[in-house]
Amino acid sequence: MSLRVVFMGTPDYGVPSLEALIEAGYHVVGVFCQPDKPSGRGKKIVPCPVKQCALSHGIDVFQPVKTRVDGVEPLRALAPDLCVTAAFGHILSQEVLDIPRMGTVNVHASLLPQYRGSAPVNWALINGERVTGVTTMMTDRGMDTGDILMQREVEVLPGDNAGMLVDKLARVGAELLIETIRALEAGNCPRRKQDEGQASYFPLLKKEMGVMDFGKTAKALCDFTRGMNPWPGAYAGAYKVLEAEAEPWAGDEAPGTVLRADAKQGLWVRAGEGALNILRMQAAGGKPMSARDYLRGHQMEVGALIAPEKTDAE
RNA sequence: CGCGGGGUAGAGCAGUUCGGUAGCUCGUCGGGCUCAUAACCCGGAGGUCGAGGGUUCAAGUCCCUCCCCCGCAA
Repeated sequence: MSLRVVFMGTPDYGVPSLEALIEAGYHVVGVFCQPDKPSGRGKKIVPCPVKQCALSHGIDVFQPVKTRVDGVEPLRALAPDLCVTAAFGHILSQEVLDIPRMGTVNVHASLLPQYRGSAPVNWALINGERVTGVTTMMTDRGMDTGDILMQREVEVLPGDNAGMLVDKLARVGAELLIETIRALEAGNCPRRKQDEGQASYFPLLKKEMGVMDFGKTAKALCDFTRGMNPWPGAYAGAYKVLEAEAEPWAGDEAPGTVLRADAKQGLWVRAGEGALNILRMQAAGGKPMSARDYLRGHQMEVGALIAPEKTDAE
């Protein structure tokens, strides 16, 4: 007899796990996600990806404002054997955690205990990690502090940005989730406490954190660009930098100086060490395009600063 | 009705205010120069100006309708 499972998640990251549960034959008796909010151009209300997925499978959707308050009764009524969370965005109370007989399993996109927090993939990229991964863990009341069940490493490819890596980790996480649940059912799932000495926590990203600091090395700026895309984006003044490479450069220009800006050579900007070769970018109001395409139709002065003045943040 | 920018040659843009020969940078094709080149010189091809309707002697440009794209915001 298949387990009664309640899935909790909101963005794209959770969808593969939800689909995997359904495909594996578990009885997904309900899906929790955050309330719909007006979003997109024109303030339309668009259901979050997890909700869309749930509805397309005919699963009941619950959208409590605070799960630990108005989510308790609906959850209890579903009488789940197991809860699964993946980027749900709500902190669960002990009362909620006590409802499912087998507990609550979280699919986290990092190799815990490193990169606890809401934006593990972004931070792993920003910090230049070459390997990251996913972890299934027993959710407890802390922020990603529960016991580790299973982990799987994923190599970070040089071309990965946060969006691509999240997709990849979501798929790996979905596989690992099923493996984990099977082991839990069989009673032979590994389980170990997190080593607090090795733990690290990184905060949620905010829009204003996307401002590029050209005093950093070209490599760091390159990693930053990867980690901040597609959201919140890495900004150099009026330009959003989508993709860049680090290049060697010897010269005494000030960080942020435009070194090259033409359709043949591309757009190079002085970094604290080396130069940042901006490959893809997007001007305000414009479409994303390669820097070379942009320069065919726009003038940029070599020798000037790419971000001449602080864009009035906020 | 949340605010705003945009659709013109294969790519990126100007031209629209004030209607009157379709322009720039790059690519592409041909030729030349060069030890050589992503360099330079000469020449050519390539555009239903997002769609439809209207005004006009004349519409990329003015009026109306529609489609699509993007930034902010979330």
